[in-house]
Amino acid sequence: MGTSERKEREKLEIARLILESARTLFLEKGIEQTTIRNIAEAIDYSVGTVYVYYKDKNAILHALHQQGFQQLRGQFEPLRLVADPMERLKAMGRLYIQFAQANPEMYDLMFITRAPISYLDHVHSQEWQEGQATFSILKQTVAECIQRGHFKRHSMDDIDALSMCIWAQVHGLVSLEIRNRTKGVDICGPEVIVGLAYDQFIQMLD
Amino acid sequence: MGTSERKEREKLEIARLILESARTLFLEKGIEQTTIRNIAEAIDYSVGTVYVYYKDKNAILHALHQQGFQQLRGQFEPLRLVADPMERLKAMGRLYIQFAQANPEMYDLMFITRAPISYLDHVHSQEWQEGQATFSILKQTVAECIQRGHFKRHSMDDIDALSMCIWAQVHGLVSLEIRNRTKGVDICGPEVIVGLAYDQFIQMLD
DNA sequence: TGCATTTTTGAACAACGTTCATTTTCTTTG
DNA sequence: CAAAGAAAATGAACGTTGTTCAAAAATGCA
Repeated sequence: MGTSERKEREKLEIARLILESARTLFLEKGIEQTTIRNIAEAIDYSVGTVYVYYKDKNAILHALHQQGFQQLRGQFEPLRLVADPMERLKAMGRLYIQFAQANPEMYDLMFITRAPISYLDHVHSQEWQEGQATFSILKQTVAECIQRGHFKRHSMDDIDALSMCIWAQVHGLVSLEIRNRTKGVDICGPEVIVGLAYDQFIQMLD
Repeated sequence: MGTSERKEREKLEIARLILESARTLFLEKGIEQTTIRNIAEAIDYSVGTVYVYYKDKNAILHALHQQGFQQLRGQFEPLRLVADPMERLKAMGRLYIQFAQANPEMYDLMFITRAPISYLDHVHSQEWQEGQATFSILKQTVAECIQRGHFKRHSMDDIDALSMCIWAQVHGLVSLEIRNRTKGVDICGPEVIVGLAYDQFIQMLD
């Protein structure tokens, strides 16, 4: 009799439900304003049940954070079609910025908020696998660029640092905007200055 | 009789005391772990008294955040001696990174944490005066660089965007490190990759 | 049906930021 | 100096938060 398998499925379903409602609440009210009680109420379960399926709030935020990386990888998918690595690199930066501006709360959770990382620290299992995987996509593209003669002033040994530099550039732009540090800077309205600044960066890359 | 002036002085003194102990606690235990009760206990006053001198916790964090900018401006002081604007720009970036690495909690408060900015929003008085002032120092240096023939591919109209780009670069580097997103990236140990990445950026600037 | 196991529950706990009626302290006045 | 008035300090209390856990309800199996 497959009752144990059905139970397994039901457990996964509830875990999924918790995550889904957490995601909804958190996108509409922000991460800080989303409480375990809210989540429980939204799925018509008690607070205690949530703790059966997730160790604590950080665990929920970490699961959401993982979903975010899945989403970002999806966004990067079309880049496979771009043959020229330099063009691919530029487009990657643009997609990264677009993702952050379209999903600011999710971006915040992935790259700014401490919670999902402290979850990893406490469980000390993996070492932010998601971040490393995404970063290695960038690194590979940078490597291709160098191979094809770009970045003439940089050598193959610089791939790590150079990739870090590029990642930091786009992260810097979007994170300053997300955390409201571009208030008096962008006269042109929000999220425009970020695009313009990225254009300047692209000009430097060539 | 000058008793009212003395009272004024005493009030300022208590406000200073609150800030000082807040700063201490917050540097040794982090921003989240510093509570109003801790602060009150440290200065041998009751919780209520703290609220007489500061509207709420965000107000305290904003005051600390202002102190941070004062400190950063102090760090930038020696730059006056650097005549060549390009050299000054490079040194400014290095000092910025050094400041962030030497005072990560303070940097976090100044450029990442939401609290001090939401205080400004609520009081709707000033528009992050501190940030704008520091940014305009950067902008002026960039303008000088262009005047002296650097950044040949960029025009005088690009000053805002180009300055934003440079600020975002260094902010991106240090904020990724502060919020622990460089775990699996920097094999060379923490805070080294940031310096190396900045070197790469400098090479692009020339 | 009856027993054992699993799942769910929600009251209770500690800690947080915040408020405000009350008390204490200080200043001024008669 | 004493009394009245003003200013400052207090800390119990409130509403929320994340989290726990003994008890209750639901389920599976003989």
